[in-house]
Amino acid sequence: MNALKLVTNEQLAAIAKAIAHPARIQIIRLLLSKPSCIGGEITSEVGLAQSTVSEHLRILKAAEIVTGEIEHPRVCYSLNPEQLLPLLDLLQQIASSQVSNDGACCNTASDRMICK
Amino acid sequence: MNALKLVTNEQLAAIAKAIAHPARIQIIRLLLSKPSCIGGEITSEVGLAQSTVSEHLRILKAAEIVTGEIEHPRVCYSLNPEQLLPLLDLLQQIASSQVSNDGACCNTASDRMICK
DNA sequence: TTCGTTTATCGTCGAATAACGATATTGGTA
DNA sequence: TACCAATATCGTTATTCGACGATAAACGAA
Repeated sequence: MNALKLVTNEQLAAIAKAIAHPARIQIIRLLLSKPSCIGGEITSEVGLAQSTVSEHLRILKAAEIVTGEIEHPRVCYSLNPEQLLPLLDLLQQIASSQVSNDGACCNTASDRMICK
Repeated sequence: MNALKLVTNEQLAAIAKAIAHPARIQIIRLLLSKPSCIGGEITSEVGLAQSTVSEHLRILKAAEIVTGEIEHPRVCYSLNPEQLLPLLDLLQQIASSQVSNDGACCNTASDRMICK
């Protein structure tokens, strides 16, 4: 039921990397908070130089986490949630896993051969 | 109900950054696939130099995504799912959001003032 | 056609990342 | 105490990242 196995470590790392910057998280949250897509508001909101914000947007677009539709001088950006699903799957899997080591490591008999 | 607002962009980015590498994804998946914690198996499994893997483990431990319990010469690593919850929250929020732009950008009347 | 506004790209620089081998550290065992 | 195995740290090197200002590109409007 879960397609996670088919996703490579590289792909998952690439998704994580694309969002692994405060400015890009901010952009994502911005797009999440507005029902509409925003044009160059992002630049002023983020507070970095226009070229820097453009570069962050380029990274998000390259990862297909964000899409941009040109509307003459402006560009309307929107989130593309599908692209984040593989990472979401992994995190859900981790969160739902009973890690079975509440402070006690390798205490079950079957694990002894490995860890002790 | 959602503590996401209290999490800074920096914190979310730091979590993403900690897992933003194929080797670290691999380690996480390895820890997820084994009910027990593993010692230096990780090193051989990842296929990089011991010092490199140790560095990746250090990064994961620094981000508190992984914990290590020393067991004599070896160290038993385990996942710490709680640390990933803020990022999971964000991704869930994105996934559940109706992005309301199925190809048509800024077409609702209230958004026109912004995007066109 | 020329102008003005918005976004993208370029070039540069300093800082951070990732990899490695070599070495240090740790702590049980002989 | 001296040794051994596993892990951590150090020092180096090449690459990538992130930021900026300057400039280019796109395109509607005048």
